[in-house]
Amino acid sequence: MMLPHATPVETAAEAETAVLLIRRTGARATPARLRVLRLLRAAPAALTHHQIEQALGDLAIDRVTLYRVLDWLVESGLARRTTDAQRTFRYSLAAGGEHAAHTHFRCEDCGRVFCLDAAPPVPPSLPEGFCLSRIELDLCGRCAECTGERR
Amino acid sequence: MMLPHATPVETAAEAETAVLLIRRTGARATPARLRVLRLLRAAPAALTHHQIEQALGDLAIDRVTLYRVLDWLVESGLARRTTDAQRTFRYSLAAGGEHAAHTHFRCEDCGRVFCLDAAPPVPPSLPEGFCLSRIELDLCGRCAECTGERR
DNA sequence: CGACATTCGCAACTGTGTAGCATCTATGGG
DNA sequence: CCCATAGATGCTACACAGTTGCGAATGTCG
Ligand SMILES: [Mn+2]
Ligand SMILES: [Mn+2]
Ligand SMILES: [Zn+2]
Ligand SMILES: [Zn+2]
Repeated sequence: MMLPHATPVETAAEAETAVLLIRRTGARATPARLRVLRLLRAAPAALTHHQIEQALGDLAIDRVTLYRVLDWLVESGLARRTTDAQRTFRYSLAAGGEHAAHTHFRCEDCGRVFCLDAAPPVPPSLPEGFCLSRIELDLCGRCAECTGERR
Repeated sequence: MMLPHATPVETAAEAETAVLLIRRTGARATPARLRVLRLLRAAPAALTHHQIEQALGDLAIDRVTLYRVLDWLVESGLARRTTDAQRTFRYSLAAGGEHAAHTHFRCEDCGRVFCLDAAPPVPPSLPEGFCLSRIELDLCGRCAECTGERR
């Protein structure tokens, strides 16, 4: 045994976790799933299919396969899918709900999502028989950077 | 002069208003714009391009022309465009802001939009340099009718 | 009436997401 | 370690909302 510890411990552990997370659902830990899961874990905000393709670089995953991996991640509860203002899906880790305790702001210009200090919205009372499945405060505008650049 | 008043006064007045609304923007009051504007005025909720096409019936407006009419309505400030959960655009009258004083609930099943009693959300404080352009509380789920029907 | 910019209608195109199906592979049992 | 096989992958083709280009038609102003 000489240099088996050349790779950062962190990375190895993370990879292991990813494999376990996937296996736990009863599905196969395939390279495509592992790469996408790790990518989402490292992402600072929800990503589009296109952005993920870009991030994967040269060793691209097939377009359709990527869609299916993302679908699977959502169905298995590992990821969340939201619709952005440009009518495209954005994917993010469902995670431990760390981002459930505050609201978010999306820059219409650069597309980035920012965490705010504000608490999430409280559900209003609904008419009899109505059933709420999703509540989200949609805050759009321009971030400081983008406001500075253009105009 | 014999039967010039055969048509309901209301309709004539409305048509007149529509023409004026359009002319006021400096654009032409074409049949396509008038029909769509009147249709939106009569609509109980935001409509999709497809729904508007259907509603226009036999004397259809060209698909692309309809898109352009809708784009123009939005640009001229006469209509609003929102993105629904199925990632399609929905168009509604910008109107006198009657619906600005309360929140809305969208049924994921039938697509209808309901007016709630709850007040609209208050904008949270944003980081320095950030600029808010839109704030919307997104409430999705199932309406009473749809909850009853399917399970 | 014209003149003429605006608007329309058609055809072709883009971008995002799906479906079918043959091929490949991760994984558990021998 | 190898094999069988359910389950994933990668094509190709397709669906659908929305956009672009351009020649023809028309609303508006004089
Ligand atoms: Mn957050
Ligand atoms: Mn309302
Ligand atoms: Zn920005
Ligand atoms: Zn409903």
